Amino acid sequence: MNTTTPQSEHDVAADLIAVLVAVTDGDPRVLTIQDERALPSGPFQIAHRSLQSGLRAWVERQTRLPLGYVEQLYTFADSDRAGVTAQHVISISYLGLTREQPAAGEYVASWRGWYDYFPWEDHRVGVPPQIDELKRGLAAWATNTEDRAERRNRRQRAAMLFGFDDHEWNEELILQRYELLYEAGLIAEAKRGASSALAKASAPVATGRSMILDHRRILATGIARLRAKIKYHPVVFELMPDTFTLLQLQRCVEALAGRPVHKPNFRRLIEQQELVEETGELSQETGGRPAKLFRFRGAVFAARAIAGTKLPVSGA
Amino acid sequence: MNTTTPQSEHDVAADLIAVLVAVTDGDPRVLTIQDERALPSGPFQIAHRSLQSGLRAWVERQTRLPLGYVEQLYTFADSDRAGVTAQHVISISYLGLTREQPAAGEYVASWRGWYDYFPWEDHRVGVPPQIDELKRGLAAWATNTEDRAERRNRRQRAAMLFGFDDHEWNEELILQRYELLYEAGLIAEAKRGASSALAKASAPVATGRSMILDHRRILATGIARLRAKIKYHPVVFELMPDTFTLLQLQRCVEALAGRPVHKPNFRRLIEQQELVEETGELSQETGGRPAKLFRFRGAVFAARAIAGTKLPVSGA
DNA sequence: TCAAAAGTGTTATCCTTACACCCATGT
DNA sequence: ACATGGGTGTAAGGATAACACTTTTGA
Repeated sequence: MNTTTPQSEHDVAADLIAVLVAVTDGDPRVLTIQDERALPSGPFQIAHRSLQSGLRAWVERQTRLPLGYVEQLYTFADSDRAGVTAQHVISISYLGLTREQPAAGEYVASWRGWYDYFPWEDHRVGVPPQIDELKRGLAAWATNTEDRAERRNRRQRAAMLFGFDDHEWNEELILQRYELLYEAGLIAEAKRGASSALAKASAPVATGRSMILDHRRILATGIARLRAKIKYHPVVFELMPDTFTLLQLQRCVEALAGRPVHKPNFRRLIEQQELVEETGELSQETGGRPAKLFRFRGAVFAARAIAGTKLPVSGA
Repeated sequence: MNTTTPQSEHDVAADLIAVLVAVTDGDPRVLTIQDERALPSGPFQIAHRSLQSGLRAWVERQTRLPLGYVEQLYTFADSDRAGVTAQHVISISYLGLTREQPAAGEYVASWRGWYDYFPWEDHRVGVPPQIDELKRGLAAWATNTEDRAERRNRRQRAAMLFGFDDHEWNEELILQRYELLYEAGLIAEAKRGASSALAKASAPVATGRSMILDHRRILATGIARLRAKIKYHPVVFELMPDTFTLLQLQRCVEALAGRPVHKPNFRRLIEQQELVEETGELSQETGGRPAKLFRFRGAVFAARAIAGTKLPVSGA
């Protein structure tokens, strides 16, 4: 983080924060630093032509990762950020897609599965067990107010967001869920003000690994954006190797969306949109009938990038 | 704009830029300054708790407008911005919805219809005549390259974005259209580097009123965001008076989307979602059968804000 | 009577989702 | 044989778009 002092009334320091995502062996991973409790960040240098190129240059120099798709997430400038000493820093956050690599260079960073930070978000094999504990916590929080209307409101929000009482699970609402848990005091980061020392240690397992400042919130923002994006924009391919089977592609989508996908429909949708083409080769792996290998048709991308793409949502 | 000088290597000045939108008499309008060639902007003050509140405070103090829905658009920091003297300024742009008012206070600002800046975007009463001129300009540009593949690519992009050759018109692609016109040199702003003096005067009518720097681009970003948003989020009501007829509501949506809407389906969709309730009164205006007056049900909003809303798209 | 807008009912179409089933390979 | 994954066909359901038509007012 940048620690220089603002010199004039209007001048501030500008930081870039990156949510760098890769999918390895069907698991979504994010690049972290500092004991896997922080997102990589660095000062914005005047030399750069633009913010985007600034981020690119910085990431590629530090990590030597081939950065594919990049998209701006959000700009924060808070004293309401958790840091106590909070300088006046503007943080511009970015989402970047790449492929996992040892992260060479002088940079000390490591990949970590993103569901370690949001264990309640992985619905690929059904509703995860952590939901139960959160349900109890949220119920307690909902009761913990005098106002009758407020109680109803809290229960209602919790039900909609977490899929209680026959509400559908909507994977795109990850940020709203995180904020509800934060509001309910179930997230370690929310307790920093009160008991900063204890927070990390005493956090229950169900609420996931914590991060510094509001980094977990930024991560949630990135995941939400990505989960929304894959439904109408073919960015998944940025996370895939050059050739792949359709099941590998499906597993990648499932990893990101955190929910199962209907196989036959998924295949039809992909092929019908002409986003991929057969390489002619077969893959012998994964005990079963050999699968055709496909490659992404970059050519269509240019055109389709404008129009948009669809991926099937629901599954078994 | 902020003109202070950066003092340290990492420090920059931060500006807020606002796209303030209102809909009056069925026409979408945007607040402008400087001979209606600039969006209102101002320095970000350290005193503010957050960017959002900074923008709110600043807008309400300067213009005395009741600012409703506010959403961050994008953060720029370019030397590639058109300004030659370009200091290192970070510009954080916002979209804000309000109702048109004289804009009191010491601020000199005026409302202007946004289709003055994008005449080709108004398809409410069919394809606007300006499209013809743009079509010729784009065709000329497409031919103006040696590379055969590039020629095809240019024609293809122009057709997709502007609805040539049986392509559907997609109103959300306003930013992409603007950028294509910019790339083709058909936009006054694009000529600033070459012949800065002539640009404004010589611009053909079809390409709309120009703005300073990249303000027209920012405006396009705001419109695009709003056009996308109204389809799944009930923000239209921020632009409506307290009570309104369903046709007024429809006209408002049409103004924003720049395309006609199917009346019967629109009504059903609105009522079925329980977003509005009858006031019991009738409106006698607009020569015809009196229309029921409705009011927005703020109560549902809270819940629905999470889930999302749909508005019908196409029309006659 | 006609124009203009408010409304209602119904049908056609398409897209999404789901179900059922067969194929090819390794153990 | 059977488990695992690959792959195809088709039907049910719901949402969207379109069409046709009635109602109520003012000029």
